[in-house]
Amino acid sequence: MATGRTHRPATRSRGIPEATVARLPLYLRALTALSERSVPTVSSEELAAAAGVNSAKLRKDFSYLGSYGTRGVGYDVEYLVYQISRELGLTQDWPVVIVGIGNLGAALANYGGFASRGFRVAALIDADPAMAGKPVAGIPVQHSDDLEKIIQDNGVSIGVIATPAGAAQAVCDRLVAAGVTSILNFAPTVLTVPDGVDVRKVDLSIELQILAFHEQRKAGEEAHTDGTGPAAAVTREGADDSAPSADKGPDGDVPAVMPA
Amino acid sequence: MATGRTHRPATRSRGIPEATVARLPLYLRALTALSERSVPTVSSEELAAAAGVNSAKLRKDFSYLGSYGTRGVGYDVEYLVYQISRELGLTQDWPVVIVGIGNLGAALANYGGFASRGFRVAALIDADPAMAGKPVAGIPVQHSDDLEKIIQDNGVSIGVIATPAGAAQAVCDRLVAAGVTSILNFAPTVLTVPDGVDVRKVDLSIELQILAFHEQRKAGEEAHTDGTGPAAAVTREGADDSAPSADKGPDGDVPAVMPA
DNA sequence: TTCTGTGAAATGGTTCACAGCA
DNA sequence: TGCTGTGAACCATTTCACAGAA
Repeated sequence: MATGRTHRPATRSRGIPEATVARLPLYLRALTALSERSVPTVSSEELAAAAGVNSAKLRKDFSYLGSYGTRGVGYDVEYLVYQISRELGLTQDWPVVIVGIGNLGAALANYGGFASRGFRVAALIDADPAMAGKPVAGIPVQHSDDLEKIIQDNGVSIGVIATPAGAAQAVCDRLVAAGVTSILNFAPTVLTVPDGVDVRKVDLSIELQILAFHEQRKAGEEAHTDGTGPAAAVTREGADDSAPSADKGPDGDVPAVMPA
Repeated sequence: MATGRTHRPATRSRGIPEATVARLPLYLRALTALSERSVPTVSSEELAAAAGVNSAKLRKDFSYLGSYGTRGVGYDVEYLVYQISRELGLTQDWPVVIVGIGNLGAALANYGGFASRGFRVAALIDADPAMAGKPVAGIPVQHSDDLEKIIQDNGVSIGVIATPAGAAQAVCDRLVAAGVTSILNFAPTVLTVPDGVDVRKVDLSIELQILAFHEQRKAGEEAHTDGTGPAAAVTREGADDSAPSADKGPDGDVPAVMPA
């Protein structure tokens, strides 16, 4: 399919670059910390340091949102918190469901970061009948038979998948059919979704493998380095990838085996 | 770009693009699944579909590793599994420590994906004395007083931080001082590390906020889509984003607020 | 003066399209 | 003939450097 999509630049809209969107939560967190300390204003330099980026990038990012700063002074913390929150859609409340209440699902349910910013765990869902009714993080687990009803009753549009890999696609399909249009996937599988549905994945094993790559390189490098500092340090902390994607995926299970 | 002749062949294979490195684990997973099904060869088209990318990207990615394919045929699955594993440094065993054995740390310790691919949980560390000695995922938790000794005794170079945000930087500092050079950070904090230390972060709350941004945009968009027709949805495939939105005048203020 | 906002250049990454080998 | 490997075009993001507001 898709033998070359019709490339249409379309409207010159106020499209905020994806890379910028990915950093807004970082700025927001730093700003919230400042706000709690009652700091009234910050410079791009200070805020950038707190968020772990450089100041040019931060200013460029903010320029996509508008002109919220004051030259010679900096940014008003409270005002910026509000503007970024609004831009990210956090001024409204997002009910989310977590599917798969194993170790990870329970950890997610207990994670304070969810509730702290516009997100509310509307329901916990698991396929195990023995789990039904048991409270996790104060919320009773519901059986997956009722998934569709739960989604609709709560007006849920964001779903978190924390099931084993083998169950993820089926859960995903049901979530989407029930109206969910954004999915955060923790299962190590490529999910296939229809157009208009957004998927982001978090994959522990992939992150570790990327670290291993760099680690191995370091080990090979330390042969000709004197004491005056490593030649090519890869210190990156703000950078990020995580490209949501979805395509075909005949893949179903990933029992993973060690290649020897 | 007209003047762009800064093309630096530089150090040949030393320069695998970061974006490519980030996709290698994806290919590896797809290949492993094929290998288990005893599939002998794959085309770039098939493998790309299984990994959720397009074939041109995959071929380009592989071209950075070398010429491992056969024209007119495809790639030998086993051979490619080995080559990618080697490139990622997975032919050796990486002992990792997990610091902070709360809900999340326990989930990580139990996560099969760790052990399955060259990684071995060498130790679990927590600051709570009450945890010491208690087995999690079959591994006894050790007290953080012994952190340095544990790192050194096990030759650990990769550390996972799953502590509360407030403790993360201190833990990070101790890990680095003890010799850890790669860190996977689950705490919602920006970590500061010296040159030569690699940090990757996984932040649930940030991922959700990015989803919320797109979700909000979808909500504002739905006007003529009623479920039929290939209307210009917010479909994303890799990094394609071009959703129209309200524009703003030059140097003007931002559009109105949308209270909900 | 200080610090934001932003064109323009540089860099990095993706897609195209096709030469060339099995 | 079929599919890989890859220069070159294209697009996105980052960085530079400085004009201009407070």
